[in-house]
Amino acid sequence: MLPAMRRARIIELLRKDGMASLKDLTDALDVSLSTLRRDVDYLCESGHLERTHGGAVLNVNRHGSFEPARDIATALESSAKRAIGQRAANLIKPGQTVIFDSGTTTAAAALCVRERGIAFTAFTNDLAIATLLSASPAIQVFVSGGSVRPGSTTLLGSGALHSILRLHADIAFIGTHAMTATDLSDTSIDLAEIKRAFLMAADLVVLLADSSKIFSRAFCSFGRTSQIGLLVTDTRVSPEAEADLRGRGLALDIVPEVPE
Amino acid sequence: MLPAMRRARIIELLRKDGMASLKDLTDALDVSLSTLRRDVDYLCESGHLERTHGGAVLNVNRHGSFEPARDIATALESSAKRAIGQRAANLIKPGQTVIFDSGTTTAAAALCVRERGIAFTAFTNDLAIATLLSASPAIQVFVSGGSVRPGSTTLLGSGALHSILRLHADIAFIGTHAMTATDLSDTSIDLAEIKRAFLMAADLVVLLADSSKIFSRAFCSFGRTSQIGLLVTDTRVSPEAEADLRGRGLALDIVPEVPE
DNA sequence: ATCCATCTTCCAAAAATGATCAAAGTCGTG
DNA sequence: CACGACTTTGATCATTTTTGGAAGATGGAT
Repeated sequence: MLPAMRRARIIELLRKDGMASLKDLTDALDVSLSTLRRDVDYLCESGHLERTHGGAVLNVNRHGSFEPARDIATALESSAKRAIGQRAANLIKPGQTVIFDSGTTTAAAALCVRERGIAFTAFTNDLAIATLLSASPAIQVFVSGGSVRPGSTTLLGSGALHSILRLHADIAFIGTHAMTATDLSDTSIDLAEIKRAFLMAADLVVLLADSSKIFSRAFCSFGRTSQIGLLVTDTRVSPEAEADLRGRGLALDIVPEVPE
Repeated sequence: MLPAMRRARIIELLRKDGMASLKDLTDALDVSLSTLRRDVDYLCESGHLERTHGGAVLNVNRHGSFEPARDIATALESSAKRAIGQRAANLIKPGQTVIFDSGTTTAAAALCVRERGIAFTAFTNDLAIATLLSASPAIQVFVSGGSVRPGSTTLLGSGALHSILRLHADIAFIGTHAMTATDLSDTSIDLAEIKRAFLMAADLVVLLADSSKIFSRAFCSFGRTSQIGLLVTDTRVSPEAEADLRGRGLALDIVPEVPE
C-alpha cells in the first residue's frame, strides 16, 4: 500500500469517531507500529491531526489547512464522491433553482452538473463551486455574501445567512460531516447555522454523504434526518445502517462506484 | 502502444482511486518500470499529477474542479500589472480594511498583499481574489453576495450592491476599463453600479490602471477622476497625459516595470 | 514507588529512486 | 532503399527512502 494512501485512510478512520488509538489503526491498516507512528507524526506536522498519548485526534479547526496536503485531498476525492456527484447531477431538471452547500461532495456534484450542460440557476456559499459553475454560460450562479472561513472556500457569517433566508429553491444539495439515524451534525456552529437555513429553503433536500459519514457524530447538530428528502451515498454503507434508515422512512439512493 | 496513449491510460487508471502505485501501473500497462517512471515524471512536470514515494496521485486542480489562478497568472505576465500591484500592496497598513474591486490588476495587488503576510480585513466582489486572499490565515476576507457575471469571476447585481452600500473601508483599490482626464468608465451598467458604490465607501480611493487604459472611453461612466485619491500606473503613460492629470490636482504614482 | 503501556532512538533489511548505458525504434535525407 | 541522427525503451547499479523491529527512556496509572 502506498504511503499517501495509508495516510488518507488514517484521516478517513479518524473522521469516523474523531479519534483513534494507534492500536486501532495498526489493526485496521495492517502495518507495523513504527510505520504508523511515523505517519501520524507526519500528519501531525502537516496539521491534519493532533497527538494524544496512545492515539490521535482529528484537528477540527482546520477543515482545510493553509496549504492542504495535495496527496491527501486527492485521495479523498474518491470514486465514491464522483459517483454520488453524478447521481445528484442527474436529479436537476432544466430551469430549476438549485442550492449547493459548501463541501467536496457537493463540489463533485456541481462539476457533474456543469458537464451535463443544462441551463439552470445555482446558489452556493462556496467560492470553489461558484467558480467552477460560472465557467458554464448556461448556468446562472448566485453567491451568498459573507466572510470566508479561513483556510477553506466556504462563506459564513451573517452576510451569508441573510442572503439565504430570503431564498427559495427547488433542490438543495447538502453535505454533512456526520450523521446518525436521526441527526445531522457538523464541526462548527457557523457551518451549522448556514446548513440549517439551507434545509428550510428548498422543496427537496438531498443529502450527499459518503458512507464514512454515516453513523458518526460531530460537534454541532444542524438538522434531523426527517428533513431529508433523499440520501445519496455509496455501497460501503453497512446493511444495518441501511435497514435502520429505511425503517425510518428515509429514501436512500446507493450508487455503485463507477471507475469513470 | 503510443506514448501519448500510454499516458492517457495512466491518467485513467489514476482516476479510479485518485492514486496508484507504480507497480499497479506496470501490471496494468505492461511496460517496463523505467518507461513508466519516465511517463509519470513527464505527467508530473506537466502538472497532471503529483509523485509520492512508490506511486502517483492525481492532481485535483487539473481535474477541472477550479483554478481561479489562471486569469491572475496571465495578468502577472504583464510586468506593468505586477509592478502596479506591488506598489498598491505597500499602501496597506496592518489592521486596515481594504476593498478590492474585481479585475486582473486588482488581483495582482491582492496577490502581492498576501505575500507581504500582514494582517488586515479585505472585502471583494471577485471570486478569484477572495480565493487567493483566503489562503492567508492573516487576512479576514469578506465577499459581496450577488450573481456571477458569466465568463468571469465578478459578482454583480443587487445582492452585491446592497452589501457594499453598508460598507466603510480605509482604502479601495479600483480597476477601470477606461479613463479620460475627467471621467472613469467601464463596459456595463452593472459593473459601473458596483464601482460607483466602491468609490463612496472608502476614505482613500486608489485607481489601478495600466497606461493602456488612460485617455480612452468605455460605454458607461461610473465616476470622476476628482474622486480618486491616487492613480497608480506604469511608465508608458504619455507625458501630455501625465501633465494634464497632474494639472487637475490628481496624485500620480508612476511605477517602473520591474522585470522578474 | 512500581508497573505497564507508550514513546524515542537507533539499526539493518527491503523497496524505491535517479543516473547511466546499450539496444531497438523512428524520422528525415539523399 | 540505405544511412546517420535522434528518440524511446528496458536493464543495471549505486544511492536514498521507507519499513519493521529492538533497546532503552519516558510517562501515566495504581
